[in-house]
Amino acid sequence: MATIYDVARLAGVSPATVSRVFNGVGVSPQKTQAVRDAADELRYTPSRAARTLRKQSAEVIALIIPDIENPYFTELARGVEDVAQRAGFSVVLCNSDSETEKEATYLEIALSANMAGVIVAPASADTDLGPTLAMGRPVVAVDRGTHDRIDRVVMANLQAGRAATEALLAAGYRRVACLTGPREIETAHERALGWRAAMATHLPDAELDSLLRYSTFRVGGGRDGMTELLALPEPPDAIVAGNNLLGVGALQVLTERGLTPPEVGVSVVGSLPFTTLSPQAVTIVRLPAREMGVQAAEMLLERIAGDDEPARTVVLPGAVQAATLLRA
Amino acid sequence: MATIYDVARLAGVSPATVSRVFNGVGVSPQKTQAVRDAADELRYTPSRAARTLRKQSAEVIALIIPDIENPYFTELARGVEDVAQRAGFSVVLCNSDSETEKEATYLEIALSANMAGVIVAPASADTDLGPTLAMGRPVVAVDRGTHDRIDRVVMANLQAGRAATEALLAAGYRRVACLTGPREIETAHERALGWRAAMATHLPDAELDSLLRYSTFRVGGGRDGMTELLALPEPPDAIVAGNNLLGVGALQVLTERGLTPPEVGVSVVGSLPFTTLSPQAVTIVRLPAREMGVQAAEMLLERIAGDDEPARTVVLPGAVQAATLLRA
DNA sequence: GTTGTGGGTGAAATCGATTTCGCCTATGCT
DNA sequence: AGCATAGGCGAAATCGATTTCACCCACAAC
Repeated sequence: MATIYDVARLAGVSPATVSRVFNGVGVSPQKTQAVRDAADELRYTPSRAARTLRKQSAEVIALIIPDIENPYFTELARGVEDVAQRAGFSVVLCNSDSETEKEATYLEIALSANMAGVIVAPASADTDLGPTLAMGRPVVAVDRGTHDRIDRVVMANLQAGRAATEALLAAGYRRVACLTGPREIETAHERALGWRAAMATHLPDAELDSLLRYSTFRVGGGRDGMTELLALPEPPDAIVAGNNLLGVGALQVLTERGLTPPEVGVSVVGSLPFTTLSPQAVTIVRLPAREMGVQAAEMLLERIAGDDEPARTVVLPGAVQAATLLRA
Repeated sequence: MATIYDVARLAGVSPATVSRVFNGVGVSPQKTQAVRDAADELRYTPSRAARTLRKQSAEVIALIIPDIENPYFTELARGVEDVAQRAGFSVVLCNSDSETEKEATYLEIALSANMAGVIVAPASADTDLGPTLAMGRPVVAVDRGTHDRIDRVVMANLQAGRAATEALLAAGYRRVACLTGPREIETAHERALGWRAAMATHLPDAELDSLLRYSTFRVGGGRDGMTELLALPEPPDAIVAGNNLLGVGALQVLTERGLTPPEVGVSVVGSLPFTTLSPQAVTIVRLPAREMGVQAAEMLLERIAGDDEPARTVVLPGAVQAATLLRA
């Protein structure tokens, strides 16, 4: 690998001049040309390792997500990447597996590798951003918040939960259950609150409690929760799934039992990108995951560029996609 | 951020000794303890940037895939990550978008960031690994091959295509069409060859040509291809999808037209992780994507450790998952 | 008593860029 | 003509680790 010294020697200039050519400050046209020629001839690529060490900052941003196999997060990643790429930044995608410890490891790596900033979908509310923030590295939270005063981009979870529920009520369903993620994850909780708000005028509180299931945000959780709900003495006639994977799990169980929608009403908060159902069968409250990534990346890049306004929060609304569902 | 010099001063030793403590070579117990105490007190984390520059190698491996939103590749990524993590390596996930140019950029980044090695699912057969290999960085190809003499882990594509087809034939279907990816991608081609081999004794060559559709490896490609096939004067009674997304697209079109399996037979090479169909409806020839990642990562780590055996090729067989499908 | 041997340690070189500082030259202004 | 200013450029410092080299000391062998 050719170094800046090799280029300097071949071009007959000092390494400083070579550096200046590549960083766009005053160098005479002749020397600039000589340097470019030499660099081309040697196929010179500046060492990122050296540059990072000297500048104390790499043009890399870390994106830490809890589940790389969830299409919601990969869609988000896509948005982040598109924006970052355009600004000349690379993205390092890190999978925390929803474990605070893995997350902390990645934060530490981001710091010691001098990455320019971090976008994180926190594994839990007590994610510790202290060291990162103390070093002055900007962090943007997506999907979920943290205790810190930082920029965040979140979904309008309560609104989405409510809209998902109202679509089912409008279609004529009455006993609408709710299947959501872990109680301690705020998105799960808020979506359930939206469901509860929509149901409040239809069923008494005590009944609602029996129709609400907290579980994991995974397909298995959806299967388990749906199975439990169907086993109730008075099973629900419709269900709101708190995220895409819960929706998949619930639909799998329903299909296996011959209860495909609209037999039982189903409405999902989040998209089902790989569904093979006909579009009318299920109400989708689409969450703009890609947009969330775009916004987060843009905010992060602004912070990296030196912006120090007070922390901002962006809330993105969900959009009902197929409300044309009718009760069987 | 505390540096090795800060630790050295506080512990009353030289920076060299601090380095030795953290790299496990002979230091007296007293000094070791002093260094550890000082490091703890200062919350010292070695700078990866500096270490990378000096060692000319970072404990990071790059994983370059063509489509981060395809569950097949995220499953692969998971396998890579699990192995890498256990060995103390981080994984940088890069999305080439099937563009050779983006891929080349990432390869260049991997090189100039001194990453220890690369696992790549090549965007095309003429992916240029020259510079990377010239620098002595190991590369393992997954899913698809390149022109270079390097380790590779691929699927038994022909076998998988044949098995997918034979399951449909065994269920009583006769006009089995094939929907596969771009002609120039070898996995697409091989799976189609498997289909052709199984069909050879059932239909004349000319008819087979009309039942074969090359397209993109995406949901849209599956939809388009399926639509075309259904518009044939003599439409197929079953279909083999060359990958998961094509399968999704085909199933969507079929569902919209009320032709759900087993009305039309469907068999897919690759998994449908988020399907909501009942498991019996579709034959899945499961491709062990995670296993592919595990094997690739293990081989790469061996190479990084200095192994220089001749290049190896690992072929992983697909497994028929739901062959119990019966003609309507 | 001398010579080896080997483990522990620190000084200094090194990785390859960026950046400060100061020198030199050319130009503009009075 | 004389002086100020600015732009171009190179020497050298710097980022923070690792690693070589040389040294010192203790102990063993002869």
